[in-house]
Amino acid sequence: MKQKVTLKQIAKELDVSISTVSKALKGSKEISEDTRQKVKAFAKLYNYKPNNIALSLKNRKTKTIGVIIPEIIHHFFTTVIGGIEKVANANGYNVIICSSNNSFDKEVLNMELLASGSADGFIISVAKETQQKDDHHHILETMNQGMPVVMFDRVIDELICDKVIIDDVRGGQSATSHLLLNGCRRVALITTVDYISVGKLRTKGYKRALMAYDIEVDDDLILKIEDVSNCSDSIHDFLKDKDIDGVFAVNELFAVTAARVLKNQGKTIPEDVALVGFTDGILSKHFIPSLSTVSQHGVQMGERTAQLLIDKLEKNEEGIEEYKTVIIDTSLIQRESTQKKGN
Amino acid sequence: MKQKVTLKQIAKELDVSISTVSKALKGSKEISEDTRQKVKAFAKLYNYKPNNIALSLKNRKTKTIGVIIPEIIHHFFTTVIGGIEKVANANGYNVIICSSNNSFDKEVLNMELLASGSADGFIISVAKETQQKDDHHHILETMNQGMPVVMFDRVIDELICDKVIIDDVRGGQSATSHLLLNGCRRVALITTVDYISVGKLRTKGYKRALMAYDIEVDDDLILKIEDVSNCSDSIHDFLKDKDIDGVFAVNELFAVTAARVLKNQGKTIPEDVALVGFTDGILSKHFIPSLSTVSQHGVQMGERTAQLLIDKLEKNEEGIEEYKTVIIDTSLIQRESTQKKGN
DNA sequence: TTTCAACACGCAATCGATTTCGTTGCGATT
DNA sequence: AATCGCAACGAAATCGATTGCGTGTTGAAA
Repeated sequence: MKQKVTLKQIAKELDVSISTVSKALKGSKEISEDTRQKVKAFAKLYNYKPNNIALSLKNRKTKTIGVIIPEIIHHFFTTVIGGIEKVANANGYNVIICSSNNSFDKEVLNMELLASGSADGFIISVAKETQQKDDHHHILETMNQGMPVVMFDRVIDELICDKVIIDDVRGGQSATSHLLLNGCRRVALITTVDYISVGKLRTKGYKRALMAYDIEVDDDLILKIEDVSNCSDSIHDFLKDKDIDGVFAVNELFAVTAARVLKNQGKTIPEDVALVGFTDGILSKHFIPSLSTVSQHGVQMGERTAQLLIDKLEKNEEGIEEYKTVIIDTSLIQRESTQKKGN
Repeated sequence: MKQKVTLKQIAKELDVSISTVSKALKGSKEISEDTRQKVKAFAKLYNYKPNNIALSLKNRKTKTIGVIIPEIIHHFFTTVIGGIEKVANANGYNVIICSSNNSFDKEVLNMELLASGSADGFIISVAKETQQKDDHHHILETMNQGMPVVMFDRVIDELICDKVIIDDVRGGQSATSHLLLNGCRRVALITTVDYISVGKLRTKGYKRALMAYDIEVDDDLILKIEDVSNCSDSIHDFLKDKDIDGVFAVNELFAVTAARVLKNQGKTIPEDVALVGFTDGILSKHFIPSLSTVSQHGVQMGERTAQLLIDKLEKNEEGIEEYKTVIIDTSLIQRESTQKKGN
């Protein structure tokens, strides 16, 4: 078991100084061609790799990006991560991913951990609990220490920093409009409680779409789900005996659960009830019938997010402190769940 | 923007030495009660946090675990990560996740990166390409440098290290037996090409189950899919006009794709054809009909894996070099896809 | 022979924190 | 008065790598 080889050891073996070794490896012309070759050969032989920790300490930068997301078991977030990694790696950064598990405390812990030397900047989508408590001192503190932060998807309006979001209102509106356009007139909405920002916004879009069609919003057709873990019961009770011809669900889980409930009630999709979801994940794609949905373009979102952060990290001087909010276009993906046969 | 405060700055402000500050903060009784209080108060005020990088350099350990997985957009791996994080955090470790995107080169890069100071040990499930090339010098080198490595799921037999796997053969066997037990006699298998270890093993289990029932293996009923991205066509061609009453698919994607193809062919599940998948992900759970499947208990797998690694990391001396292979039980989850109505 | 570049290399500071081993100063003991 | 012991603190090495600057050696020019 040969331990990691350091400059010091190479120096001793070759009977030169540490500085000479370092310079030789970097190809400095300060060192004679002869010595340079010798050192390089030796380093190759022993598979020398500079110690990242030491480099980070010296350079005061780690070349890594910290990513904190609410849950890693979530297709949308993983696609975003894909985009982040793509851009990060292309720019010589690597990525540390931490999940907060939707816990406020763990989010704070993760930030402190990464902030104390492990990352140069942050990409974060806040935990459910954080949105609920509306407490974001930890993010503010991190920013005050001079670390750039970019938020995505679940952002906090009060914080002044770069953000990448989708236009959830328009997404919700276009989903609902799509149903209306397909002839639906009694469209139910299955959404989250209001403190989840994206749920609230998509709900807003739903209402706008109805208004644009001069249809009055009927609160009896709106279900706000508190406890996601047994949303099935809520949806079952909600849809029971309800006279509807369309459903807009603000996420995949609600959508497929609604589909199942409808089927149990003897309704067929899309003939009796058309259905639109949100987030273009594997569920929507593979479900039978496949689900029309609003795509958030997660990969693109990740790419833009990472690029914003890297721009901030690499702008040499404090420059102009300007913060952007990038809005990623959503697009409606039409699939079987809104496609009446013969259409 | 107050920059991060260091020991040095505190020392200067309080007009004491760096060592005094350090000792005071650690509550050393070498320092007078008076000074201790002063330093602590000051540190609290300025929100001092020791720099992790410096600590890592000094202690020659980072207290972080590097995890390398083939793809992060994969429900099974994310559940494993959940288990890893749980155990790691409970033991004061944090977790860095890198995805190799099933690329051999990226896997090597990631390892080198993390090995050069960023992590104390590794948890890895190798990329598809790595299995195909059967090249694992990078893992061997890392181990030779004294870094503990634990492999899970997609392991490499030749490497001597801790491993956590499931018994894929038995999993495949029990899935197939379940179909046979439910009366199926012509069971098709949809699997991967042979160099994917888990596919090969599950295939073996399939054959064993048939043999136990004295049914001859019919190669016409076995489909080995090379190109996952358009498995739909392959499966379509494969199932066309085939006289079968059961299908065992070695992963979720193959299972739902088969379900769709069967439906297009006018067959119903489970009445005409029963279906069993592998991996208990969201697809299996939410599909209609919900899919019977073999659960790999990803969380538990992650927990065991992390525990093995931490044990290796914390055993003080080189001790006994012994390596375990832990086999996680699989369990068959029965759902609608094998449950004939009225059963 | 003297002088002066140029060359090739080493010293030492630095990043931030820890820790061992001194080194003060002061009261107490003999 | 000399010595001892203890309390309280500082200097410096250390982890691994980088880099500006100083220095010794050499050859060649004057």
